Amino acid sequence: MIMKNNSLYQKIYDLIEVIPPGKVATYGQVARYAGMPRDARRVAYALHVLPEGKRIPWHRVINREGKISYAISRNGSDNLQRALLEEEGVVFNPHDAIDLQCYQYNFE
DNA sequence: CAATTGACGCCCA
DNA sequence: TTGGGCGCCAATT
Repeated sequence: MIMKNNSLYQKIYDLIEVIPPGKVATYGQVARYAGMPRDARRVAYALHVLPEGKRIPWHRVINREGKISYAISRNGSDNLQRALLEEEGVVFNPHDAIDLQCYQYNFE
């Protein structure tokens, strides 16, 4: 059984796991608290290769614009992300963005 | 081994 | 106030 040492990503998963419903965090923010500032792309990749067994609130991670990061490789799961957020009470602006001032979670 | 990619973010014109 | 361009760096080609 392949057990790759993804301790770096484990920290990312751990942080995302504590984001409460109705709150969100940005990729850069998670990266910063994971000990890898300026490396938001690692957070993105960590979610890209996220094992399905790991049930973490991945949908509560968005980009700095307060929007969903759309990507072709996601094959429509980005649409699901928006639905999940709206289900938690997150409201999207006419510009398809949310107000980070209100919804951004502070890890402390 | 070198080049490209990417669920991103910041800087500057 | 916006938009275009560059940097970050593991993983993939």
